[in-house]
Amino acid sequence: MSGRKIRTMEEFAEAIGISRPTVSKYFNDPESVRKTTRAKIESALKEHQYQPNIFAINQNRKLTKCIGILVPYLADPFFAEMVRLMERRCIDAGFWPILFSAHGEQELENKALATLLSLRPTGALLAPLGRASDLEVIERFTRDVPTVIFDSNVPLGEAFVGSNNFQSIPMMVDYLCRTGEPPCFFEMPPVNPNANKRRDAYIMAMEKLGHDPKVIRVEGRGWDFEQIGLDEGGRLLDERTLPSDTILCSNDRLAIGFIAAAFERGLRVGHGQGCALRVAGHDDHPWSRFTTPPLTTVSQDYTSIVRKSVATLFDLVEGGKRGGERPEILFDGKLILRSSA
Amino acid sequence: MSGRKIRTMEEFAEAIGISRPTVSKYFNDPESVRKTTRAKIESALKEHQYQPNIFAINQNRKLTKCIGILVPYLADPFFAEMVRLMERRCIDAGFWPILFSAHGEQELENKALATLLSLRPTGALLAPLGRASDLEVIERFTRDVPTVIFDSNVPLGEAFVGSNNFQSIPMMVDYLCRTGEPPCFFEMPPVNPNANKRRDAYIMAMEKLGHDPKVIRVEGRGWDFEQIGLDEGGRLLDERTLPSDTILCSNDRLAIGFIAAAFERGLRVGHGQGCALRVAGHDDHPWSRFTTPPLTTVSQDYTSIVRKSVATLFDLVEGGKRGGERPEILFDGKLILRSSA
DNA sequence: AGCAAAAATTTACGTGAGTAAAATTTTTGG
DNA sequence: CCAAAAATTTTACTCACGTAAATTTTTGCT
Repeated sequence: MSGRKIRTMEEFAEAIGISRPTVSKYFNDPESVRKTTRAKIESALKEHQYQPNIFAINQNRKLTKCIGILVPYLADPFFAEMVRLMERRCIDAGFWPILFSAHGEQELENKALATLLSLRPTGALLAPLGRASDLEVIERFTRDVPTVIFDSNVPLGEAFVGSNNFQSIPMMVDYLCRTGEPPCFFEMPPVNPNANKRRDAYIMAMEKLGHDPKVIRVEGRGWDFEQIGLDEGGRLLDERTLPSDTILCSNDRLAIGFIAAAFERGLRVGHGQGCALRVAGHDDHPWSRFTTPPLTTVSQDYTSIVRKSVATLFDLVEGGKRGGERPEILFDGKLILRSSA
Repeated sequence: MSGRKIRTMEEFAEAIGISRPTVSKYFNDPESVRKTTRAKIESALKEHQYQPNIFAINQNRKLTKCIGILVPYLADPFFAEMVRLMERRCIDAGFWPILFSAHGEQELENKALATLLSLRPTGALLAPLGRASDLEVIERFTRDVPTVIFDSNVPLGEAFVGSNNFQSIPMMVDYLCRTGEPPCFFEMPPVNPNANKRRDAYIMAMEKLGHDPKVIRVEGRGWDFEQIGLDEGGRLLDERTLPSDTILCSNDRLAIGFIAAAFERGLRVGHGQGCALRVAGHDDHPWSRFTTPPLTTVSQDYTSIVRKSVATLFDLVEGGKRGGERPEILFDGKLILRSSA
């Protein structure tokens, strides 16, 4: 029916018989045009399936409709899940979430930030690599783009949203001490501030309970936590140098590897009779309920962290208020008791 | 030193003392400008850290520099890994990979395709939801954008790259029959063509070996394969209706859930003495080496699939040849023998 | 019905680059 | 050393839409 295919807003507007700017207004806020106009546009929209060109839309806009999301490692199910929830919220709010992963590398994080910068996003949700981050680059980025930092608290951006390690770790330590031998702490590679915070929280909690904290440092580097848990855990088990039969791992992925190492050596993990080791994790990764035994852990409050991060960013963006004090919003974890500890 | 900050290519060119189009040429291909000019630009680049605006770049370009990547479910480590490798290759080739996940939902897949379309990408790497896909929408998309389909073979796009289920499954069936009781097949929800192909391949392989194929259909829906494996596997174990003590799961995630179900019931999984069940998977998910016992599975050739998908797309894009025959490139899997079967 | 205020629409110009064609500079050949 | 050819740079126009200001239409009230 319609002659040639409609490619531009100009053609689309002409086909309906109204001016292009009115159509433009419609796309920016359907409520802002008269009801009759809206009806005309919407019926035409069904017929022609026209969609404005994203590049042109954002070319001359004061504020683009895009929100940058950058995570350190997308293949980590924790981040995959966070991203999933964040994308959803952004889309629902009419934004265009645009996703980057640093894949564990500083160079890629910097490149992603540069790309993002040239997109002039309205705001950004940023989980930095942490220790491997180039803080100068991030700092420059945050000067131009309102940014909420999550997960890994580098002292930049307009706000931080994350988990309260100083609540979650002591809670787990309490539980473990109450129900068996005080735990040693199997530390993750210090890729980000959480690593150190969790260790410090462990030490504090143990001392408060009158126990001697025992931290196991680990050689592995990078983000292959399961592999590190398997290799280093295996080494510790072989050398019989573990200072406790209760092992608190600083995250679930490490615990997953550690459990595998224990299994390889015929050691039963769990809190029941005949179990040689208790293993606990932290984060409640999507996979941790499927380990054998299912992993006792602390859940990070995914939903709250995502909701608060996104809400904070939207406030920032709408309010336009920047450079005030920098709130740090921490959510408490919940003890997830399964059978590994 | 430099007065105000440089924001546009115009300002940047002026600061160096050459014309803007020359700078533009440089950014599109540094080799295309005289050596002396290039040196001038590059030294200025260091001083001013200018980066062209992505929206403006792509606004009036014949071919944008962006490549769309769409996967059905990014929280699945298989796709997370594929995406990681693909992004890397696109970046190295000077493209801008832009990532979308359908999060298991048709509506989001369609929305992602629409967004992508409005970006006029040079090409797209598309792993469709499969059964839940709106094929009409995908078809319209592939009319405008050269597309390589991967993982899930819907009959669209310019090429398909994936795994050869009719090689991998029989290979596993052979192995299992050779080393113990012939397997039954624990089917994943039919979310995509792979599900049916793997089942058919199983049936063929069993018949060829003179065994009675036994397929276990499953109620669960969606992409929560581990949960389905746990719930349905548990039900089967409780009802004692499993037709074989060797279970070939149609993917690793299902197997991970099944192993958890077996563990819950005190059943030892493995091929050694005293084991009640053998469990095998398919895909060699990043997690499957950390199950207890480590999962015997078939590896999909991640690297080859990614390399071929990306290479095929680049050929397509550069050659400009479309609408020829539609090659289907299948890679063989490799048997990964661990201790679960 | 008439008129002012409010709302909606249109006019006119801006955005930051790509790109074809024209102009200039550099290289090559005799 | 000079003309022709090749390479490079510049001029001039384009892309598809946002947006402020001007204009028109609608609404609310008397």
